[in-house]
Amino acid sequence: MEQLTIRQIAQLANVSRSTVSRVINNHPSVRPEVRQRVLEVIREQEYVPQAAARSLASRRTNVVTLLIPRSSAIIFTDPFFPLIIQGITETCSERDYSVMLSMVTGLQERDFYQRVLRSRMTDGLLMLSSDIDDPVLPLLINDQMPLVLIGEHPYMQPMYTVDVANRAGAVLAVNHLLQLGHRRIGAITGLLQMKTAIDRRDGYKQSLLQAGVAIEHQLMIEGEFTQEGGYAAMRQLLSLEHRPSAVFVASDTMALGALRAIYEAGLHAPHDISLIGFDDVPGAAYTTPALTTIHQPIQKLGSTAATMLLDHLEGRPPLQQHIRLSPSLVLRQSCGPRVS
Amino acid sequence: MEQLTIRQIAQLANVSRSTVSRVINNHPSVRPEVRQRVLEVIREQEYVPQAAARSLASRRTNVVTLLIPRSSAIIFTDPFFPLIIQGITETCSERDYSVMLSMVTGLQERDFYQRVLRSRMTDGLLMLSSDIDDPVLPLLINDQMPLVLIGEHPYMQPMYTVDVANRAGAVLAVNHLLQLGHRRIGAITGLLQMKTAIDRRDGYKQSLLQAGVAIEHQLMIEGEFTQEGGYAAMRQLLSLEHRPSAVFVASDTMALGALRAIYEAGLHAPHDISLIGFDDVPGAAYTTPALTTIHQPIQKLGSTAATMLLDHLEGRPPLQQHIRLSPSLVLRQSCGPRVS
DNA sequence: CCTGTGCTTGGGAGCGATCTCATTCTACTA
DNA sequence: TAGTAGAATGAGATCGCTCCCAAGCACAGG
Repeated sequence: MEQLTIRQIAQLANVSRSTVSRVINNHPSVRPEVRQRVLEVIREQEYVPQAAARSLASRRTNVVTLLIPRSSAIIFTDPFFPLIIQGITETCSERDYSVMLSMVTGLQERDFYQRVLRSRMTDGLLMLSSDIDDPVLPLLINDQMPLVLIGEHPYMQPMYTVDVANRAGAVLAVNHLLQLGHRRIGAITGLLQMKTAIDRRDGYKQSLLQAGVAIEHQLMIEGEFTQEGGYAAMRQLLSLEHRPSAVFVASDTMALGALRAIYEAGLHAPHDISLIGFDDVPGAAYTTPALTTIHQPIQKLGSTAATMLLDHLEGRPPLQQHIRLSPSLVLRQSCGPRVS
Repeated sequence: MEQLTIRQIAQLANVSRSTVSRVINNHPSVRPEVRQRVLEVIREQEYVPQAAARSLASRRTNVVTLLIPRSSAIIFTDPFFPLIIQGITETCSERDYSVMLSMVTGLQERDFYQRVLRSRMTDGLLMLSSDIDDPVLPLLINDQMPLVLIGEHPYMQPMYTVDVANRAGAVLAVNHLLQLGHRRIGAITGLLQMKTAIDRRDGYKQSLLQAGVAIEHQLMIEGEFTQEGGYAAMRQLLSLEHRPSAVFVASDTMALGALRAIYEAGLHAPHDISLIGFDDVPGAAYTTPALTTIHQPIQKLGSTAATMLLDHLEGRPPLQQHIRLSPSLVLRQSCGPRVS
């Protein structure tokens, strides 16, 4: 597969390099018949312009980078990621962009920063938000790197963010429990160094307060966003002398662990205790009992973020700078009415 | 952040561009003190060579592409992927390579082929194997693109492959069931258009034959590698008049569905029926009952594949062209002795 | 003291595109 | 019919690096 250059394509089509370049880049001022002829040759020869030469001259790479920071990597086994990646790659692919993947772990952050950003190999960044105090974010914002943050941030203000309405989702969940008659409702939250965890916990509190139910701090347990985290937290809740009749768990993965703890304690959901999750991961329909949860449009999250970034890169700034997608309640079998 | 070029670095260090280039590329013939001085300037200025210019001149990009073909995309929600990706990015990162992600769905295959390969944006490919008759693989092999296939192929011969010993793993699993006294053992296999599914089924057959147990075709059910697939298959097995006392399920994800079918039939594992999975996904320890399964070193699969590819790209061909990693048995609670 | 050898160093010529600017061509107006 | 605006085209410079080759230099041997 020897590669032709734009020069040879030009010769074959009897035009200049400039004209071929115009055709490739959809520049208007090329006579239709000439354009035809050039496209013909390009197709015949299966010519594709060389990316490196192109970016050197044009200062654009048509590459965006998905940045997965340190703490997200820990929970990278969450089914969350494949879906979000799928949303991103689909959108980028359609619009002729490539996606690079960067998992920034530990102290390589600075290195990454150097290599990827200063080497100009990417036009823009999609970043999964994670720890509030992640040190990379301020650097990126400061450098004016085109950036869409997937997830919100309490005080840093990146130009664009996409997120699910986490707080509203939690309200949805807890309201459901309240409607079933529960009053003593526990919460298993993620680590509160993540915005997502905070928002979901706030939704829990908001819902209770609106219903006039007092908040008991011993009913709110913080844990890692993993099965282990959910398991440990649930054990703690079950060991209370007056245990809750229902629990809101801030992620399905944690809910899995919680279910196990319930099972090991010889109890059954929803009979002895109701459980509601968050995320609606693919496995949630197959737990025992099937998990009632809050569905997030995860793939949409990815595609929306990608769309915003590409629009920005192409000089058509998105109408909204901050988009918040709506979660929804998915009823399954893990919640039931309070038995008194 | 205005960007310095190699020219300015050269000036600041009082040497020529060539010398700076030599320092960057670790060329030996630079006097140590000069090298020091140049490195100093580079560090001070936070200079990083521009990727595009570099690849244009050197004809190398330091980018490898992870190719996720059509049919894999369907089961992309499998926790398999994050881990493999993690293995790949870690290795690549260490060795100064970037990872591009390409999900090739449907009819875009040809397009992808054009855009990514002929545009020379990548030095090599890591491909997740999928359907045996995937149309992209022959094209890649034919083009001599540096390629490591993750998974084996029955008749195409890519230069490099990494895989888990699927057949041996299945033997491990079924032997375990045999040892527990089971003789009527069912199998839920993946779709047999995938090499992985075939190998695991062959291991199942091999184990039975070696134990002198006749193979009954009605006990082997084919299904998709999803929870739904496992669910449907298990229902079929349970509806047999003489149902198996144990079932080998070719993936944990399917096993989840199978567990649900058992539960819905009013049965219990392992009391009424033993179940063994394959993969050891993170959730496997948190099913009810916890799933006995075959562990695969998934992350290692990714890092090994990456290592092979990079070694090849850097002119140090790996010693083995085909690597097969060993799976292992993980005992949990879903298997028990046969009750007669 | 001169020449040969081997290590350092510098300069120039690409790599393959884009982009600006000047030039040619077309067609329309006065 | 000449003049001219505007569209279409081409040539050359340029992007920032690598790599080849020639020149500089020091030292050893004859």
